[in-house]
Amino acid sequence: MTRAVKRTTHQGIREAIRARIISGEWKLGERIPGEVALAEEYGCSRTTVNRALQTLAQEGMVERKRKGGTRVRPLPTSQAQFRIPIMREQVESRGHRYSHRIESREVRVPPMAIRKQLELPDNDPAAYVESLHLADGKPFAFEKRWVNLGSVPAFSDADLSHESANEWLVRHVPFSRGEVRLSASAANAKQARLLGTDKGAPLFTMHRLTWFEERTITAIELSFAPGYEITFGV
Amino acid sequence: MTRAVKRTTHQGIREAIRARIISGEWKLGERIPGEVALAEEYGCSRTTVNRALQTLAQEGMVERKRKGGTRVRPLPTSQAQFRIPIMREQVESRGHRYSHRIESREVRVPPMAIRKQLELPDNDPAAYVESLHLADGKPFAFEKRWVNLGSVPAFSDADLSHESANEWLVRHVPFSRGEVRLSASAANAKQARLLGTDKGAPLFTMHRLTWFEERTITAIELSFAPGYEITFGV
DNA sequence: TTCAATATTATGTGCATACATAATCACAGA
DNA sequence: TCTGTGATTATGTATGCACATAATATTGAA
Repeated sequence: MTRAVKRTTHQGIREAIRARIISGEWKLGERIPGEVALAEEYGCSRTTVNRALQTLAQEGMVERKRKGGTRVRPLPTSQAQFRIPIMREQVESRGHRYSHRIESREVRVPPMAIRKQLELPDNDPAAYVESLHLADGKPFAFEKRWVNLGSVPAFSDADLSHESANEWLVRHVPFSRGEVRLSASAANAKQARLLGTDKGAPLFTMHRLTWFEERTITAIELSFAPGYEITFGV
Repeated sequence: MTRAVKRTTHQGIREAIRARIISGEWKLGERIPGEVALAEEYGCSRTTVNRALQTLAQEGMVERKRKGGTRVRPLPTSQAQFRIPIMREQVESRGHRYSHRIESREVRVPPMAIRKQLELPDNDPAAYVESLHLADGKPFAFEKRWVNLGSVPAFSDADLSHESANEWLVRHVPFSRGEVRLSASAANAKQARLLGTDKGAPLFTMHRLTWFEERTITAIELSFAPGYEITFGV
């Protein structure tokens, strides 16, 4: 898999500079040559070097300050990007057939912790949906979801027979930001039964909370069947 | 906190377009106007619109194809960025004192799975280190690490009394890329004992494999004490 | 009708240029 | 010595332009 990037493209220069940083040519925290110098060295315009360096800064590999110049980040904060998994995409990309099943659906006052997360006035009810995501008919993930009806009143009448709650919400309330928490938890009786495992089995769990503008939309707890992993490159 | 971004900067246009997507003006999967049209609408050059759209594409908000145009992502695959946690940073940023303890250290032939990951010739030994990361003296994470001595022979003589294996490696072998796997696993007897929990307790686990150029460097398994979470915004 | 060559189109990229802005430095004046 | 004002420097950003490239549409020949 040879990388055939030309030397004077912003990508090529970005990788060249990255390599020089990795090779240790410039030490951690050290200032690297200015844009003009690099442009001259690589025989390209400053614009191109600028773009390369900006990208590296975005990735967290270097820090830039006006006048201060560009320097290698003190600690290699290698940050990773990964996509929030979408159930259907995830299942289908592995060549399985996706389906989902609503286990229960009701409107009631959520427990304290959820009220707080959703910033819900006391005694205000919210929609609660429990559902199971399946791959080729086999349980894949169990989802507990609370939807803030103050923000999304239409959810009460949503038809969830053909699309999941997530898909419905995505189509009706584009969300602007969210918060994700990843953890491990022990399966309770219900989770064990639905996911076909034993009580106490370690489950990979994802909590998600999403907002649209300044309003909370939905709080989700997803427990994945044993063996599930998130993988990504750095 | 008013946003005082001018309307003809690439940032301003990026946010304007983002707002229009979020507001639902263009539906999911729908094609949005071309660069030329947008440039005309906003009274700026195509270059500027191009940059705004490229950023949005990088963020995963839109998909772009040559000739195909730019369209809103069918499902908002909001990608998240998170930093690979550095133990010391993580512990200290929470106001605790970081320390670590080597539990065992030896050189031996690793099990099959590790040999395969490290692309190690059969019967080649590797360095094996078990260590415990502590926050204020309390166990925080248990680390099992294999180091490819073919790539990093100097590791044999590394002094790990003052810095962790990871810190030593980072200073001596800047790594270029890595792969991360997140999962949940049940604590075995040793993990339970060292992390002060029960056998079978669900542990948040991170596997990491790093390369420098085309050589594998180290394979790590980190098991976090119960209650550990990774959190990040989207 | 079918398939391959060609034209069209929207985005991708590099460059020269001009000006903006932030940080720093040197020097003059109090 | 202290201070502020302007010069210098390095990065930030917008623009017009030319050309590259990929995907699609069209055309023409077999």
